[in-house]
Amino acid sequence: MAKVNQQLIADKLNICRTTVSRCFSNHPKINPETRAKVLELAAQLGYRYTAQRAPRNPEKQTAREIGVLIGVRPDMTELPATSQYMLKGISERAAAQNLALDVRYIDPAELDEMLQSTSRTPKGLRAGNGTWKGAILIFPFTTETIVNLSRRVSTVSIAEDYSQGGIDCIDVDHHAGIYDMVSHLADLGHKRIGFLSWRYSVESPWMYRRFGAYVDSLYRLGIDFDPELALNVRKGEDLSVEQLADTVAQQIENGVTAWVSAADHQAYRLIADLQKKGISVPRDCSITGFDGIEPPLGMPRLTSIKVPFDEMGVSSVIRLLERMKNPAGHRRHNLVEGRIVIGETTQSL
Amino acid sequence: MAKVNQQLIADKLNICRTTVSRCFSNHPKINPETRAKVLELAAQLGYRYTAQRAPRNPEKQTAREIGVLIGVRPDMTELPATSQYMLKGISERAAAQNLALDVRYIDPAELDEMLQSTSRTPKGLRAGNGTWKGAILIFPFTTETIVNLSRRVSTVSIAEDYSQGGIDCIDVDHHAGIYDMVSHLADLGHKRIGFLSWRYSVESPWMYRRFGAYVDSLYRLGIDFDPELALNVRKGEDLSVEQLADTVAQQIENGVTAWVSAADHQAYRLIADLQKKGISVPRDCSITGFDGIEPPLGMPRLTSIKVPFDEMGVSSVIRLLERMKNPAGHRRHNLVEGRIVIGETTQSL
DNA sequence: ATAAAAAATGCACAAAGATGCACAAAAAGC
DNA sequence: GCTTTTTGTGCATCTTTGTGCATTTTTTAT
Repeated sequence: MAKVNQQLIADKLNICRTTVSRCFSNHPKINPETRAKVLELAAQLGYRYTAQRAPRNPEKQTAREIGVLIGVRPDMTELPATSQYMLKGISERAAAQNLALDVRYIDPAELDEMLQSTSRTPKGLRAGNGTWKGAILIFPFTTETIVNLSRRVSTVSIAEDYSQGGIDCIDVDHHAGIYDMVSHLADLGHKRIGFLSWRYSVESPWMYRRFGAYVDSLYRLGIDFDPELALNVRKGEDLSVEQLADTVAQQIENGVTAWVSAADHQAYRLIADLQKKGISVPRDCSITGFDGIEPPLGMPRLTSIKVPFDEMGVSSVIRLLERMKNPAGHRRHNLVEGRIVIGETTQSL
Repeated sequence: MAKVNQQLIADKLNICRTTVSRCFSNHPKINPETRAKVLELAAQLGYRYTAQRAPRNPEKQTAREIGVLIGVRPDMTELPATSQYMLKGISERAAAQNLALDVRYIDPAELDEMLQSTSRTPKGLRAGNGTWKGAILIFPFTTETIVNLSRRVSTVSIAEDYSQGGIDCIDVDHHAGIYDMVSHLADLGHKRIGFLSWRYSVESPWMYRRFGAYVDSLYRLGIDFDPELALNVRKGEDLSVEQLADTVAQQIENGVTAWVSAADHQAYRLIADLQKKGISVPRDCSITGFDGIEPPLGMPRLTSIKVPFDEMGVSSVIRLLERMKNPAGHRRHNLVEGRIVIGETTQSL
């Protein structure tokens, strides 16, 4: 078999090897489609790109700039506080690596429009000196946007798992966190432990990841998994927030003593709803959350997993730089473990 | 037997001794693949490199050194081939970062003993110039070993998830891989899809991870999960390999048309066992694996996930350096996505 | 519609990577 | 001490990759 190098890729695609080289070295003037083709073939052939080290003209080293895109829909009145923590980590690492940042709060729909344009660098995304060398995404965008953007520049997402988009993702370690929650409950003597989530208009991969981890944890701890205790996970099952509380209350009657909620805000709402029905947490049942947000006024602190957003920010920059070095490499999921916070919503049986 | 020196290694690999020398002396212009081969063979032959005392250029900074510990029990007759791919990635990145490597094949029990010693740096682990600045672990060690080692130096593990040990782990993305397998089967029209694994004397977190991902994938694709179709996952369930094949055959009778196996070697064995019972794959049922190993002689290639060991090696060095910079940071799980390989063991219903 | 600007790609050459040869320096043996 | 063995390094050679500049194609402006 022929040696896998740029020449081979060029021959197979009937283009000049120079073009192939430029696809890897983040040259600004490469057709996104060509780039996509080259990177895909490279991945297939198992070509491993290693950048040549010393740059030809050391003084020409212009400051590299990366874009940080924070998706904010116009109807959102207040910005989620989490983005601040991520930005802190991002800017800390960017400074250390001598990277300039271009932070933009942007409506996902607007970004999508910009990227529809066939030209390589949409005006709106053009930075002062030139083009971005990479992009970090915070909060959800559409898969289409992701694909269009990642063909142009190396892209990394924080906290959103674009399973279809094929980009690197920095996320909290859902699996480890849920395992901590389930084994905390098991340690407290709970045997009938349910899982619940809300339904959102868009698919939420994190919910499935957490659910999968819940099942895994039960089996690992030797507790049987009862599909009846997984609420709002099955496709087509679409309980409203109120129905969810009803079902939970009913299952508590049936002997369920603990619930793993897919997210803190869902859990706080549930606790309030159960309280209205005369069910007290943690007296009548224990509840755990995930995310570690501050409790709403007057609510007890949830037993939860605190997500280290700043470390995730740091990791996103590290990963982005690696992605830029090797654009055709395998996709990554870099997971940061959250810390368990024992609150007032779980108690021993 | 001939004396173990660089010449011997060079002869065995059919390369110039100079090249071998450069592999050890941290020369920057050495092909990572060559270096990996040399380091691996050297470790196997028991060649211990000791840098010549007075370096020619005294101003030349001494490289930091990290240890690569490959766990090999004495009863293992042949070394798993995968370690070489990991070493390739490790050496590539180590060279770029000016890190020297000390590769050792070691019996986990022996390492455990060394680490029992109260002194900070066990003699056996002392490198030529000084102590390791970090360690990369390949293949399983005991949790105790991990804890002892990670107290001394920053430690990263490849492919083994020490949930209790608290160290960073580089692994294949079990979740993404299993989702690829399940949705591949779903695309082919399969609705009754089982999951199976072998039981090992030690807990295998990867098996649970893959199982959790299987359940998650079913739910995400709108297929009901039937606990009866998860073989050898429940605690206490301990089917032998033969019993497993029996149960599978029986479930195929009951209308199961596809099986997700937790690992390739298990799947190949299953296919052989089923054949003896007159059940043909993929005619009577489809089977998928995980790992992407080469099919045993005369077997059809499995539909599987090919694990990119070299990229995992690269990632391990990156992570180790970050860990060294920030020993107190949150624990990470860095997952590299494998590539789906469509083989001859799955077909449309 | 037409000119101007920008993007995309190829060509030729320069620079870095990879490795062998010859020789020098260090270590080991006596 | 001297000789033999082992290891490190400069130099030469071939391979692979990056970049300036020219040319062609596409987009934008008038």
